[in-house]
Amino acid sequence: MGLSKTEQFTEEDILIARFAKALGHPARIAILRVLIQRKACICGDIVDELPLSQSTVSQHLKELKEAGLIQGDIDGKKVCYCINEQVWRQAQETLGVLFQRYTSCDSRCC
Amino acid sequence: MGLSKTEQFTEEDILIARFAKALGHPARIAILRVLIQRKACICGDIVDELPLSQSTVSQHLKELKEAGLIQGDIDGKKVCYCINEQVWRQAQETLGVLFQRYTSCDSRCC
DNA sequence: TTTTATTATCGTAAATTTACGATAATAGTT
DNA sequence: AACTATTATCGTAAATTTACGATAATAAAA
Repeated sequence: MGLSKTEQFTEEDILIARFAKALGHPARIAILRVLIQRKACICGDIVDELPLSQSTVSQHLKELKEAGLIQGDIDGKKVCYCINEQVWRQAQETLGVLFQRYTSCDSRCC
Repeated sequence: MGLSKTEQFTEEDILIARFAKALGHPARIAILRVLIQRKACICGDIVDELPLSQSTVSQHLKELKEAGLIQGDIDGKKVCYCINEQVWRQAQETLGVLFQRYTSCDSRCC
């Protein structure tokens, strides 16, 4: 059907999946990389860095914003995006915990 | 169009996105959680733990397998899934590096 | 105020995802 | 050999995603 039965799962799992889903496209990783590299936030010249049209980049920015990972502040004619530090740390934490929860049983299966 | 222009992005970014995408659904997080909790691998009674049909769970398992995060070994009538330790660590590493690359500039934007 | 630049949104098309039931495929069991 | 249990796959439907061009919306500049 296309959308998940989100009600049936843990809040935690839904949150992790939401963060992961936002990271689930190369363009969005590339966008985040640009935002991280410049340390300060930059505006829509992210578009110039990506091999995608302006509208498509805008859509990706929207998804990252909806996941909370970035924020955009209007600065005159332009819009300034940057990592949302707090949410970023939350994503780092929740995903990190998931990964660490697997403490090497012997790699053989069964 | 539905699919990404994967050619245009970094191998690294594509890899990260692939891992993240696989983690981008609560059901798949739940599956991984089951596999982690039991430490050893278990079979399709994952189905009993999830609020989804057998075929749907099978589909999610397939996606996790295609991302390399899990592996499934046939054991007679049943199939035994478990975390693929090596790939798991790789995902942990690549995602971890991305997250750590952001070292708190002052949270204010612009 | 008209123009220009920047960004978001709308409309659209094609591919993918999610979900399920039904059915195959496989391997033990009887 | 027939049956049963387990899992994968097929077929299908609906929602979502990805992508783009075209157009709005906004604000600075001329």
